[in-house]
Amino acid sequence: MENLSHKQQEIRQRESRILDLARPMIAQGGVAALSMEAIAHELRTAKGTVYNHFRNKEEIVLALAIVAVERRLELFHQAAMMRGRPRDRVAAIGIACEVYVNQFPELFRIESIIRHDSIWEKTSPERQEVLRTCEGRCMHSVAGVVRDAVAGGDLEVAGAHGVEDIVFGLWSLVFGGMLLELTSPSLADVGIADSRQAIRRNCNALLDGLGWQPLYQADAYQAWVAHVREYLTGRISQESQG
Amino acid sequence: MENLSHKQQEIRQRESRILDLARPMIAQGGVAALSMEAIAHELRTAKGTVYNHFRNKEEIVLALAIVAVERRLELFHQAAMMRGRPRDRVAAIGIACEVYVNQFPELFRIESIIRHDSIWEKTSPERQEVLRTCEGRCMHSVAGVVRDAVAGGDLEVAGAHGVEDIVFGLWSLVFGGMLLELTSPSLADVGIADSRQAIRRNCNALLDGLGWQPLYQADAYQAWVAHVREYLTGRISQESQG
DNA sequence: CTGAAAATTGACGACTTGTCAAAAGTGACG
DNA sequence: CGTCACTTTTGACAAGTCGTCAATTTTCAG
Repeated sequence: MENLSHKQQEIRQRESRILDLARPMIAQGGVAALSMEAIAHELRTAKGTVYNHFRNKEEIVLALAIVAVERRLELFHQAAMMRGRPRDRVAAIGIACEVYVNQFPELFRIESIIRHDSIWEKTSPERQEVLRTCEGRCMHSVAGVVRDAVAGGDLEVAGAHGVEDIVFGLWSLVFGGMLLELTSPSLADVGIADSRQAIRRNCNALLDGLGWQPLYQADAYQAWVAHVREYLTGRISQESQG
Repeated sequence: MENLSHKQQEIRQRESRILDLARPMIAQGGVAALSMEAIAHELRTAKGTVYNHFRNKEEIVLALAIVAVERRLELFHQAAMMRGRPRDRVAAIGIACEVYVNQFPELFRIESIIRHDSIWEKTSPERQEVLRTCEGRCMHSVAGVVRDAVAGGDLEVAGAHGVEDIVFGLWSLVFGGMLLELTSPSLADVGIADSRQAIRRNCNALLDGLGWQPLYQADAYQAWVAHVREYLTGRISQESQG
């Protein structure tokens, strides 16, 4: 019969079910709220079985982080492949970040948890490697657009400010900004009403400062943002249905 | 006698001793490595006594975060008060960030821990308020310099891009960049050799993009950085001696 | 049907955090 | 000096967690 297949399948399914169970737990209260016992209980299985899939609590977090970066990567790719001048395409990736955080806030949170403290150290090198390459591909995606800009003459990489530094700058700005938005209790008190808009504006200022042509143009940018956002969210809902 | 004073003093001293003991623990392995029992043991005291000072593990983290932001604020103030054009003074604050992270890496780490997950929620509103105002003062410090720039005609705050948004941008860029430097395992793999330099360059690009006069000028900037760094580190070593 | 290999189980050890009644210490006042 | 209210300290305790592992059950090829 399909007994072999049956058992194997059950095991494989369990793996993703564990992840599905873990996700909201972490989203709610961080790693501390992720309870192996609770997972085992909800799975109607013994604790040992869960440990059979993941050596660690931390390993689960890492596995989820990988899911997160995969999702992010998908969106990045779609954004980077849109038709337009390079500057439009970086902008699109920025919007992809926004869409990502809107659509999967828990995953964004998990991404920032995995970076932290002691969690990373307790995970297996193999899985670490997976995340690393996934992250690398994300940056590569952005770097490609930057290189296109250079190739097309829209941008000059001056002196020691290389392509990677620019990617790093955008990454810092967007990641930092969104992290602050997520975790800073005092943002509103300080006068940042719409942090997303602020991030977008600052990204444009950064690109302008680098001399990336064509420089920021409010109207065109607004229209483009709307277009990209619709395109990307459309794609998402399509996929989650399929 | 001074018996009353004696007891009171002992208690107050214990409070800071607890913090001193907690600091390296957290630095080493995050909140998980912070053990109330270990602290009590090292203090040669019962657990209950420690709980007499801090309701929570988390409360200790928050207390340390406040220390952290206070240190940061000191440096910001000194940097912001340096003599020079506003653009030089923002740059100085950027350097202050670097000095801060170099000098107190554990505190920077703690700052980013307190933001996280469930920790914040478990702390008392009173202490939360303290941190919030402290953070607010930091931003105020930067905002002051930006306003000076506007007042002096070096910078125009165009349209909806207000003073606060600029502060937020710099904050994102520096905070995000340093967090990535601290926690991203793949930075070197991706071609970011000197992340600090990258951050500085990106900050300058951002300011240039905002049209903040005088625009970036490599030589002058380098010299200024060296000067500020020396000034601030001198101040620090002075204080820790006194 | 059989028997080796794989998966599952759950009691267990070791360790936490946070509580709380009881014990010890403190100091003002007669 | 004695007493007595008040504060501080104590450490056993309840409740909970993680991760292990010998024993048990399940699987499945031959």
